[in-house]
Formats: sequence, C-alpha cells, structure tokens
Amino acid sequence: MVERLDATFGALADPTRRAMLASLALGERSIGELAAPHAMSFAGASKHVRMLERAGLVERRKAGRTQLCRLDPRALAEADAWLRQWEHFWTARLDALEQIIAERKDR
Amino acid sequence: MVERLDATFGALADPTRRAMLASLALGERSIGELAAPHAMSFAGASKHVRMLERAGLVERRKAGRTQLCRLDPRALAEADAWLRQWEHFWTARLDALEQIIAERKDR
DNA sequence: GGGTTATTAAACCTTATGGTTGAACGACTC
DNA sequence: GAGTCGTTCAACCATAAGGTTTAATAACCC
Repeated sequence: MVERLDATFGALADPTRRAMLASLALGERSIGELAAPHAMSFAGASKHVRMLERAGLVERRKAGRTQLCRLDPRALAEADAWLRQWEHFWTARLDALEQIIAERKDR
Repeated sequence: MVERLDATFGALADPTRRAMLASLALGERSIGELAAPHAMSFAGASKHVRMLERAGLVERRKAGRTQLCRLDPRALAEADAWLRQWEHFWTARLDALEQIIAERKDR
C-alpha cells in the first residue's frame, strides 16, 4: 500500500491530471475528450492518462476505436484516509499555530 | 493555490517524507532526528526536509546549532479539502459531507 | 583557539517527468 | 480497398527527483 500511496499522490501532483479527474467526475470520457481542454499535444495528454491509470485512479475500456475512461475512487479514498490522520492538527491545533505565526510576524 | 497543491501532493508522493511527517506529528524534531530512521545519508534526508519545507508542510526555527522542524498542517488541510470533492464517489453519505463542509465554513 | 557536532552546499550520477514530433496501428466510412 | 479518426509507440530533449560523497559553515565545548 506504500507504493500505492506513492503513485496516487504522484499522480495528483500535476494540475493537468487533477483537471482530468475533475472531468471524469462528471462521467466517462474518451482520451480525446480528456485531452481537448489542455494546450498540449494529444500524445502528451495520453501519457497523463496512462499515469492516472497506472496509479489506479482510472479504468478504461474499449468502445470501438475510442477508449472510454472512468474514475475509480478507491485510491482517492486511500489517500484521503491517510491525510485524515492529521485532521486533528488542522482543526483543534490550527488556532494555536496561527497565533504562533502571528507572533513571529510581529518581530 | 494550484502550485500549492502541486507541491503538497508532490511532497506526499514519497514514503520517506510521509514518515517524516508522521514523526513530526508527535512533536518538534531536529533534522538529525528526522533523518535517523532512514537508511540514507544525512545530506539526502536533509534534501527531503527541504522539499517538505518548500511545500509549506514544515516550518523550521534555529535552536542553537540544530534546526527544529514543526508540522504546519494548513497545506495538508488544503490537500484533504481537494480530495474530499470526490468523497461522494466512495461513500453514499453525501448529506453528512455537506454538513461537515457547512460547519467548517461557519468558523 | 582547537575539536566536535549539526547542518548545508557543491558536484556528480541515475532515473523519472513532462513535453515534443513523426510514424504506426486498429477501427470506422465510403 | 482507400482514406480518415482515435490512439499509441518510439525517439528525442530538458529539467527535476532521489541519491551519493566530499567539503564548507556555524555553533557549542574545553
């Protein structure tokens, strides 16, 4: 599961891929539809899709000559579960932290 | 904020750095203390700390000849907020989610 | 001042990322 | 069968990541 988190967070560390996921949240998309909004070659966008797929964030199926992609949320859920380990840091202790930062700024 | 998410997710995409964050969750740590558990040169570990710092996940202050690092959870909170956009994909409890978001907004 | 300790910097190596272009392949259209 | 459309592959380039080693800096101890 460690490598899975590596791949998931790595895949999320790019705005093009995050935008693709946002598009996939609305429904299935072909590679071309995923690529279109981005000022980038088709082949470049295709590589991003492959990275999403290798990270397990996206499943694809053939439909004629196009490939339809669908969001697989399980890896996202794992990443979110990992992040929530620290949830109490940004709820209970965020106030205290901001106080410290404010004090530093005063200097 | 887009670049911030890039940096945050990029920083999280490495098990060494995630382990460092877990250590920092227990309290302040020096660079040496963060580096010790990892089978890696000191300089290598120091680079990881610098990446955490550049991503805004860690703050440091000088304490004599050592540097003490502390977790700054705000970027983690942003990353988690982004991930939770898809929460309804992995749970059926959309109502509960919106309640949590509404509560957070009130603060 | 001299030695030790904590940390960074510099130089280097290897591999991965993010991007390009151009050719190739498979499926549809006619 | 010929052309076109969606997609991938291969080769290439530039830059960043992840690691090393050796030297340099800065603070403490005596």
